[in-house]
Amino acid sequence: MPKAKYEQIYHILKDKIESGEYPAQALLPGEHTLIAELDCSRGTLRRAVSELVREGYVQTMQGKGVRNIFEPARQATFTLGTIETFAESAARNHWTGRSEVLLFDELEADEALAARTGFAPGTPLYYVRRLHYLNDRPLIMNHSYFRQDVACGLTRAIAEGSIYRYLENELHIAIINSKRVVTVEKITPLDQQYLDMGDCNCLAVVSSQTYNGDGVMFEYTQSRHHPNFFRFQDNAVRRQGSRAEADDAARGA
Amino acid sequence: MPKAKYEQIYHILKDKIESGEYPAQALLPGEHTLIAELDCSRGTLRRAVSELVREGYVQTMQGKGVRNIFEPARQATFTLGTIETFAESAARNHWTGRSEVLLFDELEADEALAARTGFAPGTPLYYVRRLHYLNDRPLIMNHSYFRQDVACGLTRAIAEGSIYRYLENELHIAIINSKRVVTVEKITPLDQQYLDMGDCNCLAVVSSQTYNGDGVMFEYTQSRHHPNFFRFQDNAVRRQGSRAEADDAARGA
DNA sequence: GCCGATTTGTCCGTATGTATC
DNA sequence: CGATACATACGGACAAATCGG
Repeated sequence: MPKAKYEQIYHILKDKIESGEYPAQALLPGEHTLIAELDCSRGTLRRAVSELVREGYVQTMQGKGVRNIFEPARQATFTLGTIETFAESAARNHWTGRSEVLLFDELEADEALAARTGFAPGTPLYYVRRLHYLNDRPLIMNHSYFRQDVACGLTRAIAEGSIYRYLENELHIAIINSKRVVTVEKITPLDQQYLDMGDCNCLAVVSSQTYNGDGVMFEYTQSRHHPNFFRFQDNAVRRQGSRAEADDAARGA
Repeated sequence: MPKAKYEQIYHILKDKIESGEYPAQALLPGEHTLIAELDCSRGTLRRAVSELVREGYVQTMQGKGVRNIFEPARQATFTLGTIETFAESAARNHWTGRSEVLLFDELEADEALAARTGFAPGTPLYYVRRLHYLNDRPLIMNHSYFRQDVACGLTRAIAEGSIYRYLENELHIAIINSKRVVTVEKITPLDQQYLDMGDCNCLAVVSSQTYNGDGVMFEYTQSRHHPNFFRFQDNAVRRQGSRAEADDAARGA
């Protein structure tokens, strides 16, 4: 249970929407009503609502109200606003997942690697290559690079378990944010060798750069997903002052 | 120029960050300093900063400050937080784009189409199939369905131009938000026939449901992109109370 | 077409909590 | 411990959009 009041109110509203307490396509009670019901300030309520807007649960319209546009069949089954990950897919489908460390190494970033990852050339790194199984099918391969001066003491044994638990609980590294890019790439011989690709010759690639509390990008991971086990959800909200031309562009038209 | 003050301040800070006025990896001036400089309230400044956090320009840390984590090479070339679209790709690479309407039709949603799009079975729809060229290479195919009772009067001639300009300027429809899902799919014979796929047998698919001001989902579009011309950027921000386990999950570990 | 009631959007000032150093 | 910085919460005021009479 989150302690921040706006998070509590966000969850209360979200639950009411998901449970059907507010009729679909209808307007929610007005702000002052909700403020009285939930016993909070206007700013707190508005912060909770804005999060629901971002997630595509409601839409707000000045002068009209807040409309419930939640769709159970399409939204209830998975988390909004993030890439559906290995663990989430597994949990949602009641599947069993396991991981395997294929390679653990120490190396220095050469020019090519530096350009791809964003590390400075010559940076000492750990390299971890991991394979993730879903129901015993190898479907995701991760290539991770960690700065040795931040993730110091990382070993293959740790990588067999949870690297992030080690970084946070043992080294007390604060993980702040992670920049990610999703692309689609042709498979490589390495993908071919390890992943159960069937007759697909492309896969979904998530490249992420992770930062600690000192602003240091200490991790670069490239996660290569079988197409059938990749899904990304998003909700684009229209900006107040935009025009039709901008919308055409924003939709690829 | 946006009229809202928090948007102005957001752009001022963004420009200063992009132009290198604030040193990379360093902390920005404290809130009270910026408030004095920019002549605004604390809430207004914080709203601007929170947007920069969402876009991966800065990271905030309670008790420490706001750190600049902008990376010119990786962020300056394209817009953050959205799918890089046809028009954006074209503009960024100084390429020429054109579109072609392959098919314009009126139909009713059958069970299969209803399940895929989210329209109720039996809903009268317009169907528009469009092909987008980049430098004379056909790279994106769009399948769009519009509710006839909302987008009434849509014709093939309008679709040859800008559908959204018609919806907004002629019909005065308010476009509020758009739920999108990104997946990777095998190519179909239709893709094969029209798109310049080379030896790729998969493509990036963006499915979007667009809502108007009455909360009506009036458009469903499936946009099928050549892998080489698709890119999605995102920034995952850590929630205050989360743990290592959650992070592992959020990163697919 | 105008006017007033309602509703959301923006902005401000202030007080208090909490993490860091 | 105190000083500093960000995080949360509140209440008030006005602006802007919508809708009905």
